Amino acid sequence: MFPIIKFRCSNCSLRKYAFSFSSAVAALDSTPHQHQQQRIFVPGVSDQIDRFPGSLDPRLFVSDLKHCRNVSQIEQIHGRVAVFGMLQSLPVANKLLYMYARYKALDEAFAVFGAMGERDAVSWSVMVGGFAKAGDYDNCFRVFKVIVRLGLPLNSYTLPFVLRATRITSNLQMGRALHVLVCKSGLDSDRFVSAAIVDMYAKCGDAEDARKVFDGMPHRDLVSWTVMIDGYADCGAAHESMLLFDRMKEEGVVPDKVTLVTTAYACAKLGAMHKAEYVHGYVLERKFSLDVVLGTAIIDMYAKCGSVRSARQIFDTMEEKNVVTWSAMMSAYGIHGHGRKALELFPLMLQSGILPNRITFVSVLYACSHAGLVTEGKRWFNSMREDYSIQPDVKHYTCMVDLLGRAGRFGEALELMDTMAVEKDEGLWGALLGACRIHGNIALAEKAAECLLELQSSNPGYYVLLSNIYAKEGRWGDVARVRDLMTSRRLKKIPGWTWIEVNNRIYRFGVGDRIHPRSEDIYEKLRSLSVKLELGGYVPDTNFVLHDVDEEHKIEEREVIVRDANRFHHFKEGCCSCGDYW
DNA sequence: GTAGGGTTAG
Repeated sequence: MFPIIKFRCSNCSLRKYAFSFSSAVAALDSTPHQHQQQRIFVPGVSDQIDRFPGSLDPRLFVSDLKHCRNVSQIEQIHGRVAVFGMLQSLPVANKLLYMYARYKALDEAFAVFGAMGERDAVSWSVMVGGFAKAGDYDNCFRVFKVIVRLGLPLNSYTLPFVLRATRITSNLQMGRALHVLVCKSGLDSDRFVSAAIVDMYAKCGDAEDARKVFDGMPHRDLVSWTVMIDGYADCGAAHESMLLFDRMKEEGVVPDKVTLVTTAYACAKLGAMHKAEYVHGYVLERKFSLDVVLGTAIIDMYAKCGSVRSARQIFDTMEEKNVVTWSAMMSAYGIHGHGRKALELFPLMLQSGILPNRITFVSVLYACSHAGLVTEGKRWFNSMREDYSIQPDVKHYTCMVDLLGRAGRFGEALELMDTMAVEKDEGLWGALLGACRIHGNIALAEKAAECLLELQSSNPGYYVLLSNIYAKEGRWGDVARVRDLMTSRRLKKIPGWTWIEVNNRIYRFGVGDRIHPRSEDIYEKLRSLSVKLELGGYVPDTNFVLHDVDEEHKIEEREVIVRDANRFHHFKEGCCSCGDYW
């Protein structure tokens, strides 16, 4: 006899075999409870079914489908299912749909779906979910609209997929409409549905509505907390993420790895070192193993909070590293201006059997540009195409224009831009404009600015940059023109804020503000530093504010770590790690 | 017996 079902205990060596479905159920029931029972249906068993006339059971086909690992295997079982008339069984037909969708054979899934005489809620959900998971959001919406048009009851399995689709396509309007639908159908009390709504609002940039839904949830589970923490971080409110992390723990919800990854991500966005140590401390305290995702998140967190050394320590202790881990570490060196160290990692990555991807090369080229490694940057740019068959996208070109532009090699930068086959975006023109500002290349700045303004950018930073370039030349008419353009496009200059962490507290200040109770003392200290600087023979260059800091700390003999909008600067003994390549 | 959520690098 050929056993059709096996049982295995995952804790001990117990094995049992059954030769028919009914005896299998009996065997399972007689297994002592302390054993971890695992049912294993022998793959291919439905093929043997004619040898067991009494055991034609839909469950055998379901289990066979479950074991399929590719589309051709599914097609094979599909054939048998058809031969035995098992498509009449909804569980079998639904499982078939699900498996086709799972292995992205959406056409096949659709064909089965169309041929089914009877469809239940599961059939519809599987189609909606299948399209959503495959990234085919148009079809996902299409199927959902049919459900609504047919007046079928909405359920809590379908809606999260549709919400996910609106979230990824950033379709806030559709999201709001779905929210109304959810409330009408009374599904807003379902934790899957409501967490999906929170996620949808946050990922569409509406943190406020996300929080409202979150606060109104009757049952907040770990996932909903995680979604809200992540949502705040994505909306640029990482401070709220950290507050929420604490509140979650206060309410007795225990974070898992995913929550910690998300919190680390939020902390990276916040850039506060003591918070980074707090998150890492929690990971150590709760003895979470540093798997590849959590470890990588912590590397990035430490790097973005200012400690490339801690990032490297984590990197070195990680057993498993993937391409994201290596790219994160290279990026860490890049943002700290340690270009050579980033490049040193590349051959080590190859040695460990990991191949680079397009993002790895963004990290590599970024590292080159911020360390002024022109020759190396050009070499890697060629290598990515020739040795790894990765075609550069606009981000790679931006790094190259940045690299060449900072080095004042405008001819080469323009030549590269002329030959590029991908569409130029505002980031690329912005990089060129930034380089023009550094080298005072007004003619080229005008050209870059023209293209930039044509793209109707909503980033006020570019307008301000251009206006400053004109102002420096005394071209006040042009300054006014750019400012008018900003007004007509309803853009406002975002005020510059600086954060400083002193004794575990974060202080925020803007130009000339006097909010701090000891602001008199602070300004007095600044005045005395200015005097010291002047005595030291320093003449500040008002276009390049960071040079002030450079000299300042030579006077104070301290190591200063400063983060600007892009990267970190380590000032030590009068020099900056960026080598003035910022 | 068939369908479900949150996570890392630019």
